[in-house]
Amino acid sequence: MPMSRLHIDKLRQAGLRPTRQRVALAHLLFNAGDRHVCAEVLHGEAMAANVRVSLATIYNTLNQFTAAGLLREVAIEGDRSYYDTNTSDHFHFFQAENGEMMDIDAANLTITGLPELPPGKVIDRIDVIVRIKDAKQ
Amino acid sequence: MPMSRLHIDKLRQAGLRPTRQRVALAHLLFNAGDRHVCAEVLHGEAMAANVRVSLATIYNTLNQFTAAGLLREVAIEGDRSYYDTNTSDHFHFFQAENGEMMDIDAANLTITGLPELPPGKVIDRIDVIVRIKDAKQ
DNA sequence: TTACATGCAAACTGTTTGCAAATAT
DNA sequence: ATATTTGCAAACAGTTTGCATGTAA
Repeated sequence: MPMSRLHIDKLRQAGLRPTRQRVALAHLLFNAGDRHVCAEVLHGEAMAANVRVSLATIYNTLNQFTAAGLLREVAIEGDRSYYDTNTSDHFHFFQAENGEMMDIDAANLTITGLPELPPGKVIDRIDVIVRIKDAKQ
Repeated sequence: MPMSRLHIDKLRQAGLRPTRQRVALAHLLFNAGDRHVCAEVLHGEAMAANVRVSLATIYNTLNQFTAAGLLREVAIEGDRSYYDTNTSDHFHFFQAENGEMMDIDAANLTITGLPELPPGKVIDRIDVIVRIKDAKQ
């Protein structure tokens, strides 16, 4: 199973033991293109895939993956945390109505006119969220 | 007391009854320049100012002010919600280390290269968070 | 065999809500 | 007088944690 091999290596390189649960979650997360998931949804997918994982482990895993740079937390107001499987430089479209999020490739997007940073500070990263809504109204 | 008069009018125009608590909170929020507050902090300030307000009222008031357009919720990952007293078009610097937030005037800032929106959608607003950190390391 | 990960349930934190008492109009 | 708002405490949702059990190295 070459797919699992890939994920096992990915976890090892991140300094995480490739346990059954982590490998299964990595499979769910990283085998379906770029995704934006929250704990509850990932847990649901695990159940649907007959992967026995507790919700606590889902939370722990999302945090560990994020700390290891495998996931990126997305700053969205609201009650639950979202994680992005795309950790490269990019921005987001966000529809408040249904909570849907879509990637925007950062390649062509440029921001100009930023004021000077406070002394001794550098840019860590820039988050851009383009909130969209229905044209009518 | 002309200050209170201003806030009372502001609340009335927003369709909110100028109760003792709301006027006092408006005073705290809108008399000190642009601010970024969370419920707990505002409650602390109210206590310090000898304004008797329950935490539940703080939450209700922040939500009502936001719904009325007097405040704007700031999307930041993390456990608590932040509200910005500056509701005009602008962006933010954010220091993850200490949670400090600073306004960036949107006047000179331009974003180019946005891809096409999904059909039937328009831009609601664009949130930009420039995350900064210490230069060293 | 030893350190680390998991599951469960309980704890925790921020936020919301139901209802009686207080207040604005 | 009437509808709205407040405070309190209880309820709630998402998330974290302690500890016994299981598992990777």
